[in-house]
Amino acid sequence: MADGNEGLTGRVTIRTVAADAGVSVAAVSKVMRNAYGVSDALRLKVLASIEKLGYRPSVGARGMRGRTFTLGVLLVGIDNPFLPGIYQGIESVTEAAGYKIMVGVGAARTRTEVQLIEQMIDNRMDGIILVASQIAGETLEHFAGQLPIVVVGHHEPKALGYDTINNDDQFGARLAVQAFLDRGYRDIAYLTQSDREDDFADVAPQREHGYRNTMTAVGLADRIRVFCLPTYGQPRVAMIRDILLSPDRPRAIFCWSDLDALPLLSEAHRLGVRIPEDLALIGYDNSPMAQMSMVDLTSIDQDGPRLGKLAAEALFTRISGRQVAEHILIEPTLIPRGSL
Amino acid sequence: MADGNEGLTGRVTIRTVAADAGVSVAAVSKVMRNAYGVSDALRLKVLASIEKLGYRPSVGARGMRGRTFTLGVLLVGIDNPFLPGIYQGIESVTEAAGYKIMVGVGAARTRTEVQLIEQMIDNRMDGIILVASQIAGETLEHFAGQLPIVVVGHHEPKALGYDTINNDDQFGARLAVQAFLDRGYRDIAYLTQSDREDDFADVAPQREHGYRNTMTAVGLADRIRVFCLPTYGQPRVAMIRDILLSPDRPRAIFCWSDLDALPLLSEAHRLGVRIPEDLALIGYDNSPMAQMSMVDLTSIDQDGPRLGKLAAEALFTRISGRQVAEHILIEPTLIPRGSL
DNA sequence: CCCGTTTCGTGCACCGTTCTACGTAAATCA
DNA sequence: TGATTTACGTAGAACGGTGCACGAAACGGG
Repeated sequence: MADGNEGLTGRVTIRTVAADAGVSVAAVSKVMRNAYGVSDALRLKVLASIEKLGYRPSVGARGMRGRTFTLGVLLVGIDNPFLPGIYQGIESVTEAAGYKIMVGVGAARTRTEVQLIEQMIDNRMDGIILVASQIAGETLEHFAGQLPIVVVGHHEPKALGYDTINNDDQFGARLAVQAFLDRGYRDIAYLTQSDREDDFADVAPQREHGYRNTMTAVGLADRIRVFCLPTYGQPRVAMIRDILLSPDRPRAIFCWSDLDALPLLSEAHRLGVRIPEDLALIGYDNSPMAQMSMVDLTSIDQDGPRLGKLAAEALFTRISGRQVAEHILIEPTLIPRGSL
Repeated sequence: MADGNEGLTGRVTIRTVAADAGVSVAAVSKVMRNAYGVSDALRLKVLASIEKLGYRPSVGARGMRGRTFTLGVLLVGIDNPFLPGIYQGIESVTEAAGYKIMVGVGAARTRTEVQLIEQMIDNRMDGIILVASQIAGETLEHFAGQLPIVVVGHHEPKALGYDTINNDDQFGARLAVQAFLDRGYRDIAYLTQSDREDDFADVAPQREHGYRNTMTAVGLADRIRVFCLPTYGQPRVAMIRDILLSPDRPRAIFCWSDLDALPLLSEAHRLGVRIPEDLALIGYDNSPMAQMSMVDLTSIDQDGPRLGKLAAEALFTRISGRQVAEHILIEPTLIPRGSL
């Protein structure tokens, strides 16, 4: 009884278990990691003690030498409609593999995001998945030297140190423009967000590029028009109104995200601009709200669950030692609804 | 050069810093925690080395003896409209205090939530905030013995080991019913969610209680009607239709959350049931979508940021040693819009 | 000038794991 | 039967910090 656990705290450690089971600390450790060289008899004894005492290994201590079996997931925000799908996809894979997830919420601020990554490294996560982060490629390359990284929603096809999983945003834009063209619209504008630094790797510029290319390819280069919206603040609504009330309001608008398509739709409704009779609309992300009948917004679907699944799988192969970078692009689809 | 950091790994540890600054390991540790007994000269030297080498302490190692300066936040899900506000409130306080946050996503499954709490304990978080968790009171009491806990969105006013921060859901329900009554509606029903175990501590039953009480108080006990909706699955839409197409459809419905009010609104719109001429509606949480003009949903606002702020503050005082439980209730407000 | 106080800085024993030897007994082979 | 392998279990040194106990200056009062 005076053996093994001399600590006064109630906390049950690997030593408590070892003492209770009458084996060495190393033996318990082996059982926990189901490592090689442990007999069934021993395993049973240890497992019984673990169960009895309710032992749980400390991730911190564990991380000092071995793995933590924990992955970090960095999300842009918490209110973005395309995150739940991706998260679910990630979780489905990691859960099956017995890994835990810790989430960081970046709030779309680069500084916060960097801090969160550092925090995840400090916590010895075995790897991290960055979702729609704004962090520059070189910064990522720097972090990638310290732990496996997979990036979702940020195009960096030349990156060497980390993987990228994306939907083909340029193709998605083409789908949207093409859908407009098929219905006879020609005066098609693009609505994007202006606050984010203008990194071509971001999804919004990618979609803009796809928009411009497609317009040019069909001989409508002179009709190209791009509107910018700030992420927050009062000017947002005012600018939306400007667009809607302008005498040369476009006939159709492709929005970089439902996040901006929905407020646009709302203002249009408020001002009596009919959708799609006066203005046709396509969004991106196919968020749950888009399918509500009073919204009925056509949108591009990225298949978030699949993106998340691929990201998690890539991360695992990287953790297992893969060194060469992998860059996956999947095809988005258009979900037609009443807004065009 | 052969001093201090003999490890081959590039990782810079507290020893690396100590060697570089020409001081003891303990001195560096003191500077990091700005503990007592360190001169300005020493501090400056150490700080310079830390800056130069880019040293970051390992949270895991740190947690083995001292604090981790990290808080865990457990969220029900990622798609719930009332979470962003709360999270933001929490963050505003913790950031100022130099604490980091790790988020766990519970997906509204009790088992997952328990696992996440255990994981946070394993990671030696200094304390945790549970948002709208479904975990039973006694389980919480058990965990509260291991680390400071504050619960938001779960009523447990008798709890001894942890704090609760809530909006007064019964009062919120009263606001809603009263608003209906003021406009002459008398045939008022309540829509709740059925999947969650029927714990009276949950917000939905609290609101139901408030609804029933108010109806009874004004002599409308015989008009009380409660509809239940499953959280997921196809039956949801079918059940919503049943409600809307039933010959004795209520004249007004108070929905436990915008989460269900929105789909209801959508189906109503699809079926040609006019809002509010045929059916008046009030939701809960005042989510961003509620204010869209094509939605225009009256909703109860809980002031998420304030809830989050109070929760974080309570957690800090508890971490600082407070033992006696604190149970705060704030008053929600009704945001009137076109749906009634 | 001596002796109690502070003020600083250091050495060292932890914290709870993993992991690399290494020892021993059983099993296999010649 | 003796020599080798194989299977199992153990000691003990990391890992990267914290915090206590202690010694050495510096201070200051009688």
